[in-house]
Amino acid sequence: MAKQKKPQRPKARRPRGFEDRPANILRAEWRLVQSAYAVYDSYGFEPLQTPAFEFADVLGKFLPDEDRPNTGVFALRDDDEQWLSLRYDLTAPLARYVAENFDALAKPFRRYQSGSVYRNEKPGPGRFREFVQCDADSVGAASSAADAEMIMIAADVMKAAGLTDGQYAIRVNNRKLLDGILEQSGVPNTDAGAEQRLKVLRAIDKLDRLGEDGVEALLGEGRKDDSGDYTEGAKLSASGIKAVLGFTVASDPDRGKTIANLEKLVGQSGRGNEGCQELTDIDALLNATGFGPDRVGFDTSIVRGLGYYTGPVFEAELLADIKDKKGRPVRIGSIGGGGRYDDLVSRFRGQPVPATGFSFGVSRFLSALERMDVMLSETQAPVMICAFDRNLMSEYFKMAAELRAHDIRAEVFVGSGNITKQMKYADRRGVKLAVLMGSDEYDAQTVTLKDLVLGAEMAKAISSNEEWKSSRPAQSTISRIDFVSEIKKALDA
RNA sequence: GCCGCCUUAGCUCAGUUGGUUAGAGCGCCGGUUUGUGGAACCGGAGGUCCUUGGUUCGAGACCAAGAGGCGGUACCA
Repeated sequence: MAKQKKPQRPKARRPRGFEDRPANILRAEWRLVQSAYAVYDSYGFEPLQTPAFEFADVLGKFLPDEDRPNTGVFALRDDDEQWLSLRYDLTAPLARYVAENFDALAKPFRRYQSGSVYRNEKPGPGRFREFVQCDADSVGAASSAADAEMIMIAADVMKAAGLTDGQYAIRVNNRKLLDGILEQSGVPNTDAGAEQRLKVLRAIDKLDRLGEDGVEALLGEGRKDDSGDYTEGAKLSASGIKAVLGFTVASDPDRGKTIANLEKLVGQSGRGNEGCQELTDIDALLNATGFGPDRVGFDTSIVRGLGYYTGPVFEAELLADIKDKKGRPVRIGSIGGGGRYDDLVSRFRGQPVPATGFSFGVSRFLSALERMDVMLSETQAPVMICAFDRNLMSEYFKMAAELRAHDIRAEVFVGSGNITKQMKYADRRGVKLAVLMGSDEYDAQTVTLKDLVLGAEMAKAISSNEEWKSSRPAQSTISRIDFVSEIKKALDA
């Protein structure tokens, strides 16, 4: 007899960095996004949705090619040989949209958007290759008022998510300040110094993880980490390193004092003074609208790793209730941020188009909220109408429709199996109320209502199966006519 | 990309010096119970021991390469 070959079945599996998100996660995410939308809406922003794919050259200056086909972005060739890429954020597509529809849009154009973005990078804990971002941006406004507004929005989104003041902080800095400091340390504020400036930014971005010593090494010659990997440094002079490190600790809980400190540090640098002036303007608007230092602070140690920011930058950080040794709230970490990016839209057009925005990662924000035990209300499982007697299916569907008409989730059991199976199903679904109507009840125009939550509670006192079966805990008979109001009563109880 | 650790049932894991038919707990399915969830008891299904090659009379175990997973680090326009 020939060897029986096993059928070649595909293995049910999922690429790494791409997540399935079940009901409880999705519902929480929807609520979070809806809360953010409500804030964006209240400030007068309008929704926009753009596609997942864009032309590769629209997304950035790096074209996927034979040498570097897929670094960072997912890309494929369309049937006309043009490169398409999945968007890696929502900002670049916005820049494209504004540039494409420039003349038709009233400026400043202010929109909000959320959706999946894709990064072809190594995933890690809390890092995925597909994740949902939720953004608001303002395009065409050069004034610091637009930046101040984005900062207020960020703070209000924190509040709308259920956080109380003190559980979060928006930390604001300005790229122009660092440009000024570096200028004075011999790093020219031109393209020639761009690479060095980026290295400095990335070094500062690692302050909380590597500490001052590690960052000092990265600002200078370079640093070898524990696994033996070497990272080349920014090669600043000793005085440059000192100036940069001094800058990162120049902030004070008082915003006004921070500005005073910074004015001394930037000295004669024109760029630096511009930065100070912008912070002063932002401070004035925050003060006028009551955004105190408990919600928004100036913090020179945050820079954001991205290269495209040109002015004010900020991060939204969650603070756990636990205090550290110095009595300050412990940082859980950055869950979002934003800033001014004046060159992103002008890339497509000859003229300058200033822009500023705010963005947060939905799932990262959500898991941070969970760690902080911010209660996210749960959706009630549906009322379960058991298919006791298959001849009564139309009556069951009628009852379910009556409940739905009163905004009560209801489900008729459409699977197979006897009542035992149906009760097990209801139990597993977390159903609170089960409706039982067999021919006995139907003839009497009554309904048997069972409270499964209460029943489970009562079951703890019952050990023998006979007693369990005969007692039929937490069950009541109600009239068919009062069915909806009785269920409403039972659900509210 | 670089460094380290790991891979046996759906999950968590055991598996002796290399020796017959690879086990446990939990979970799942069925029954006791087709008008009732839990508990209890009884029964059942479920395995390419990650893959390929090598050593050996004999490999889940030893060796090599590869794949996948996890963690660190770098990159992230």
